[in-house]
Amino acid sequence: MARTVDQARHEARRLVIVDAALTVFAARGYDGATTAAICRQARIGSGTLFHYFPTKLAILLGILEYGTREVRESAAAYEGREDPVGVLLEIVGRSADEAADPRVPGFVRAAAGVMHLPEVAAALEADADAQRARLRPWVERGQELGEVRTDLTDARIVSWLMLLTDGFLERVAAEPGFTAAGERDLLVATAREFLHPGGRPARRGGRVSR
Amino acid sequence: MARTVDQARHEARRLVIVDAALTVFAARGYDGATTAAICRQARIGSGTLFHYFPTKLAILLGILEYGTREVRESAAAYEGREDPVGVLLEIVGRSADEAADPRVPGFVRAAAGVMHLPEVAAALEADADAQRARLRPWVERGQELGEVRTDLTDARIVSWLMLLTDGFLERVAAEPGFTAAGERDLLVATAREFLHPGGRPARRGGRVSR
Amino acid sequence: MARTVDQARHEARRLVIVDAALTVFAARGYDGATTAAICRQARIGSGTLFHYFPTKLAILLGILEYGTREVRESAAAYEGREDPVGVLLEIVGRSADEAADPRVPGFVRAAAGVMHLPEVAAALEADADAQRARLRPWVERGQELGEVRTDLTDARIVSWLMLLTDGFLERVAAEPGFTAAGERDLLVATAREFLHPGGRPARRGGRVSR
Amino acid sequence: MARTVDQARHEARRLVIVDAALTVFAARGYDGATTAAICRQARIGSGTLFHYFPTKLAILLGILEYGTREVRESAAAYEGREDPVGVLLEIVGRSADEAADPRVPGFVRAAAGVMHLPEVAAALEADADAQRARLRPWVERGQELGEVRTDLTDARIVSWLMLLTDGFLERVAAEPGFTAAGERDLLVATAREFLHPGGRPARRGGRVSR
DNA sequence: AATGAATGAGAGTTCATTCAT
DNA sequence: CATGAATGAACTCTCATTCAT
Repeated sequence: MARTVDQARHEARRLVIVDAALTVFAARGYDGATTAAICRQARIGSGTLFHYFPTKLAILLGILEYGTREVRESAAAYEGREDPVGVLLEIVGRSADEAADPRVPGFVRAAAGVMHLPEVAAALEADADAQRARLRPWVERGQELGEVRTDLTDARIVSWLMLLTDGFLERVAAEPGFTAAGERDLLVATAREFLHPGGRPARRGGRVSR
Repeated sequence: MARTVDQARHEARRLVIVDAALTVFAARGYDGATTAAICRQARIGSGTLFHYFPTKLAILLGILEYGTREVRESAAAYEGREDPVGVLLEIVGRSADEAADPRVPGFVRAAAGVMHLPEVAAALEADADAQRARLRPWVERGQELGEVRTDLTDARIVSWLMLLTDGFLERVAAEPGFTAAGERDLLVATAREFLHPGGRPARRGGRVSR
Repeated sequence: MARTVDQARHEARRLVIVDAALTVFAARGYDGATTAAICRQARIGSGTLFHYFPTKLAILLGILEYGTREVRESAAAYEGREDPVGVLLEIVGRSADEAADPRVPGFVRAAAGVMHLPEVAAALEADADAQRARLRPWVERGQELGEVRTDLTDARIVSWLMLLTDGFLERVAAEPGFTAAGERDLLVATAREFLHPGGRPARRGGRVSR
Repeated sequence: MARTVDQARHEARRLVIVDAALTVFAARGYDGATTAAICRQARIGSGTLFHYFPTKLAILLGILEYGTREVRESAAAYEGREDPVGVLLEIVGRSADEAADPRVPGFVRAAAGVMHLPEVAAALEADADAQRARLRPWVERGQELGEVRTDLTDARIVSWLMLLTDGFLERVAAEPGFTAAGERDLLVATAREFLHPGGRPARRGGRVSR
């Protein structure tokens, strides 16, 4: 029991650090974020930081892992669904919702800025894999049902859906007037159009649920 | 006259440094790129580097300025054209072509990674402004001619065209199987579809000229 | 009574730590030995370590004190002997035997490496004093009996006996082929020769008892 | 020419650092010697220190290398000599002279204190090899001429000569009353006796030249 | 104009030590 | 009594930048 409590406590503290680091990385970039600033943000001493993460890089990787895990876990929520296009658009919409947290685009840029580090490249690759694994089955199923275009391979369609969400994130970060909430519906509509060009518009009045 | 020659010589050497720095920034990110590495790549001494650029940051800004200037100058090439959609798709296609230089996506990430520096943010903003200025007149003209959708404001359409090219660049950088050359046509087609949903396909057999 | 038991228990645990620390200091030097490594070796928590010793330095001093105490106590074992040279050679031989424990030369070096700390200098001085006090009476007695050379003062002879044992320890530590067991007899013989140059060899067949 | 001058300048500066580091290592031990203290002693900035030596450890190794080189070079000075025992005693005497520099024993201890580092162990081994190589030919030659005992192998005699000089150094470091100058002659005499027990005393009035 | 030796501010990280449990 | 999470002082080392040549 104590072991369990300790582990939970440990995990909770790790999360505090991860959250603080996410904030600081997003605001200053990877190299601009000093470990001292992360400690200040997390309200801990520098020794404590290195008690939980062996290096500064490990913190970044830890954040990425949390994200990847979330992608994997969220994939389970769609099991049993029968509307592949609906699922795909929900996933796309959800990524738009995540972009609304102003720290997300900043952090994504910070991570991309140190992608030349092999560990970061591997972690981003793993994240992309998780995203592909979440999308691909539904693209395939949609193609089988005739609801998704078949002039492109499923893998390519997946890549293009990710292109849309990546570009969306980038625009949100770069353009003050381009807000996640304001452009969300157009993202979903564009994705729908991409998945099934010229297809009938979705259920009228429909707003893709979040 | 001598002044002119000197100036040309000066400019030429600056370009050598800019090119070397572009390579090193792309490969290692902004902070990962040491001035020593840039000097090595440019085959100059460190003293010389700081003779041409006052700080390391100034080199990055210099690269961005060259890019922005290119955007501005390329805009002039379209003057007098009568096919707004064609122009827009050419611009989009050209940005895909640029993504084929493997240094481009790497450099874009490096720059984005230090976007928290106000000077960089300003330079990227200026670049984005130049891109918007290049696109916007043709979107307006297209809307006037009924060749571009009018359910979205011209500014918003411009943003979404940039979203597509940004996302394209990002995918090229992230996914080894996603090549600029292989996906170029689909990018142009997707842009066309976005500009005029359900519109007749362009002149058949047409490949958007580079 | 309980007090006594507690004290014995306390002393026993101290010894466990001292032994563990001896091992770690010998293997990694004073600074190279982290308190964490000592705790691991002693199978205790860091809190416990500092419950028995106030500082890391105190552990080193504790080890040295144990050694010094041993020197003092061993001195008593020779009381009543009538063969001063025999006693001296036994002491020298015994120091060679101690060098056979591979941790001893390593620890001696570790301690010498931090001799610049006044506390360590004092402790080593105290140890040297104990060694001198153990040797000197027998040198004097030997000189009185005509069994030890008198062209050197007793103090100087003592120093040179220590020079031999120190050098022996150092060689054992430095030269893999120079083993304590293999060179022991030559050490004793050299010491005998030094004590009484040209003197008749000791009792024939004699091997200095340990 | 410039190259030669630069190289000479570089070497001279390296020597300044080596000398300063020797002083500081001797006074505070390896770990106790901060790079800041070495810089202060050498009157240079920290950047300069690391311009000449990549790491603190490299400085220590550099000092050891200088010592080893000196041993090798000094060996050449004895070529052509016909009195092996005289040569050996000169070498032994010279090591006693070196011990008169108060920094030498301190530095030797500092180095021994971090012998657990493989690089240091290797450098000390190389130094010992150089010393053995300097001594051994003369021991062999002495044995051939009947001037050195033959009951021990040449290698063993070499080890014991080194034992004497090591022990001498250690005593000088540990005992204030034991000075290099005061004990030098006894060291040489003891070495002579060891090389040829019971041998005739050397040429009368002879003092081993320095 | 071109150089690179010299600089020092500032970074990440280690580890002896404390103290609440 | 025993523990180990938390601490922060202090360390080594990097690197953009300067300036005498």
